[in-house]
Amino acid sequence: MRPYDERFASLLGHAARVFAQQGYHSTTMRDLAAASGMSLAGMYYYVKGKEELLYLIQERCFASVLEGATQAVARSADPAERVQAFIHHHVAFFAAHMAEMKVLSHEANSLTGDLKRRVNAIKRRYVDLLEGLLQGVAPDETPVDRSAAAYGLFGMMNWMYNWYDPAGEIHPQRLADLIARIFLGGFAEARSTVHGG
Amino acid sequence: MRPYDERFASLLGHAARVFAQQGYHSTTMRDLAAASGMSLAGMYYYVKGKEELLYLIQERCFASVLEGATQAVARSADPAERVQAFIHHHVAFFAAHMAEMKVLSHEANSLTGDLKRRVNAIKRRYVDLLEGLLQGVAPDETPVDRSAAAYGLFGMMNWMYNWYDPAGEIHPQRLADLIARIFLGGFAEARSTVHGG
DNA sequence: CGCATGTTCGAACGTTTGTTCGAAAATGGA
DNA sequence: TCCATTTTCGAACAAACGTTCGAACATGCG
Repeated sequence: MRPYDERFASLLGHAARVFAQQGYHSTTMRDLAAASGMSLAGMYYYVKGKEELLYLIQERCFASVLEGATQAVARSADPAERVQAFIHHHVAFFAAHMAEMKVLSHEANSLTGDLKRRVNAIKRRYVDLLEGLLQGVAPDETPVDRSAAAYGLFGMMNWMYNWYDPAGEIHPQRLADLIARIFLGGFAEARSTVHGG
Repeated sequence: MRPYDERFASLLGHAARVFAQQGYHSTTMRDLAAASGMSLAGMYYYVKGKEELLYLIQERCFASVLEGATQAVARSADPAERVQAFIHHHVAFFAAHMAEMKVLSHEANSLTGDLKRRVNAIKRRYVDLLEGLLQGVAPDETPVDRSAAAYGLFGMMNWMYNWYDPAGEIHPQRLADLIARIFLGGFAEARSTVHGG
């Protein structure tokens, strides 16, 4: 069953690349067949249809990010360090899996029905994780502002797919440092200064 | 010629709303006909085709944002205040024109050929405007980091379409204040403190 | 080899898509 | 009223879409 798994993973990988480049809705099953080196009908042996392909890409990617972030965050007890670890992990993962993360960010509403609901369930856990961390660095902030700040941070990070070039001169770690500096410096600094002084 | 202009504007408005809700590629000309109260063929009297509809929405919206930002920024000479004015204008405009701005942000690559090139030309002017402002608040930063910071700020602001509810409890001005505080506090504060002290 | 199981694919189906066309309807000035 | 112009639309078209089906091919065990 090894060749099966390899071809399945290869199909998902090629599909993620094409979805990222052309967008989900304007990608045809024939495009995916050409990119993966399979025939049109052959893909249906591995997958129920086009939407399941998108679901599998999003679900696997999201579950992987969530697990990685949970581990990265657990390595520290300091609130600011935990947020920084979250940012570093997210940016590094994004840079290392650009296609999948772009599909996750940009095609967030391309799934329908139960598949969409299942991905959204993971998303909620991921958002909750960050909001919990923000409670640590800005406990005096109102929940509404903390939530808005969390979305702002996600925006800074997820917007990557619109401009970031992994082969360019900005190393992922440097970008993560910059984002963490902007966010922690601007959102939490005033409070931690007060608390620390 | 008044009724013509009104119906044309109405068509663009309804199209922007449907594009924002369903996405450009999964919106059919029949959807737009139903939403605008026109017949399928009737729309082609006003517009060359589906892609021109998207182009007109993006071009008009982008030109309007650019002009508004230019004016808003011109009201101050202080670098930090100019960045703050840019942020406030962008967020307020976004909240006031959610449908068009979502179409602008989310369908940035749905145009092709010359139409895409024309919208990208305006985008470049808009990005250049912000990067110029950032040079004022962080002149010692490397151009690469300043550029990345600009994209980060755009990410914070444009991500709005994924979560912001104009009818919710966060007033646009409050969101703009929060974003400006995060960005200016984190990106420029260290430098301006050094320079000021 | 013979045969069952796993895997691939050409061809086709029914539907939906953006767009076109010619005619009908409305409009407004003389 | 008549006529020319502007505006609307039903009907249809060709192309492209996701999906299905049955047959072909490969594989490996007895």
